[in-house]
Amino acid sequence: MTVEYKTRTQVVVEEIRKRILSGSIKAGEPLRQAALAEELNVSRIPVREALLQLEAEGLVEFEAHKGATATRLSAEQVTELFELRALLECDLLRRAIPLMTDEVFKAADRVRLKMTAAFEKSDEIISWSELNTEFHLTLYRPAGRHKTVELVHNLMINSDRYIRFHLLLAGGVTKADPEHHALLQLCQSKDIEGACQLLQQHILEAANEINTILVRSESR
Amino acid sequence: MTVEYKTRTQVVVEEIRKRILSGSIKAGEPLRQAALAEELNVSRIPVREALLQLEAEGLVEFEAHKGATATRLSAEQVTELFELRALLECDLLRRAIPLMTDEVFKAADRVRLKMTAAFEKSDEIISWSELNTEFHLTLYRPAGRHKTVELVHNLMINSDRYIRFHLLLAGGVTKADPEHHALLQLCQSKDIEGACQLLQQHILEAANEINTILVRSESR
DNA sequence: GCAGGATATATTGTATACAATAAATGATAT
DNA sequence: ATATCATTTATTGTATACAATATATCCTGC
Repeated sequence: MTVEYKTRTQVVVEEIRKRILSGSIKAGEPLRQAALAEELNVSRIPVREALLQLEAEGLVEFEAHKGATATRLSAEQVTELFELRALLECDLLRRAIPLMTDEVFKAADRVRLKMTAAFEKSDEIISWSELNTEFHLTLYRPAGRHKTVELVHNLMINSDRYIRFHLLLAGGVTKADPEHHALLQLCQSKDIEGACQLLQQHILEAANEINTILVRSESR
Repeated sequence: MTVEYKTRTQVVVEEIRKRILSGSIKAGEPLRQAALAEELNVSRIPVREALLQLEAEGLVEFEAHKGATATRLSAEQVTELFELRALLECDLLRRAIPLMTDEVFKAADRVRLKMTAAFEKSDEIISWSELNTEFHLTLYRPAGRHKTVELVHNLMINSDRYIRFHLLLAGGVTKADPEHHALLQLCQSKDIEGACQLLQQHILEAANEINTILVRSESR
């Protein structure tokens, strides 16, 4: 087991990210450096550096002399985010399928099972989300496109806040597992077109349902 | 004219970015915080923050306790970068063409003319590069996909260092202008498929030529 | 009461100082 | 001579202190 020494900045990054994704820090909420620093028992320097990193991830917006806020995306922007994912993930999957080994299928299925287990304990939506991300990434990694995978990973993190709506309000979780199962089957039988089509549909359908929820709440 | 007040960190970001893109800081070169701070007459804090931002841009790699280096990409990674651009830029162009107004064509053509002017003064490769970026972005912006455009912009910045090879060694500039002209024509006649195909070719061909140069220099 | 401006307050931006880590150097034993 | 460990040096990471900016409050005149 590696020692995994972490710098304070990294710890702060993870903590703030967790808070934003879990909704404990809401979109648009200002992130005061001093307050966070005191709460996390560090100076403002690591907090600032963490906020900068989170800005790069897209979770935080930083304005000079005015401070940082948790990013708030419009319904339109969320749609763009998901459509971008659809484009990139389909490209990755297309490239990955011919290179998938049995190990990949096994690993993906293990993650899928963990996911259904996490679903039972209904309070573990966050870990379900993480597993969902891991499931998809497992399928993409064989493409060998390191940078693209990382980019998609980041887009997924940015989607996560909104996916929670989908899971809670539109019953996304119940639909997810059969679709994941089918996706795996298609990958295994090397049906590239079928798999990509299902994946695209999987992503865009979620986007649609999230969009209707967001539009409703925006006009409110 | 806006006052455009800049924070020290921002100034440092721009300076270091310029140095990396111009080649004055070479790929793989370590970036010592103290040295940069002294040279730029600031403390290490804005230098650190600048390096973090540049890491997010992909121009710098940061390793805890070991310091930052200018990113060095393998031939394979450069190929991935350009193929990613091809995918995203074609998608943007496809969405943009139906929404392009006359103003867009005029603006794009103005940029194109500036580009040929910059080409005359052969030492202005950097500004040629900036104009090239601007030309393409002008065509993409009507798509209204703010996030995607920004992402592509970043990918272009990352390509710039390598595009310089293409321009200098493979005569990329002479080919560029006719292709840009043709691209504009196709956009104007709303020939989506033709325009996208030309654009893809435009990007992937550059990628190929850069790749051969890089592979040669890697095996050396 | 309200507009405009001066003052005070909160908050961010940056310099300096110190702590922690990693790399380089040198000493010791085999 | 070489490998191993202790010590030094270089460099990064973080806390504290101060400066600059933006926001809020209060005053003044009308």
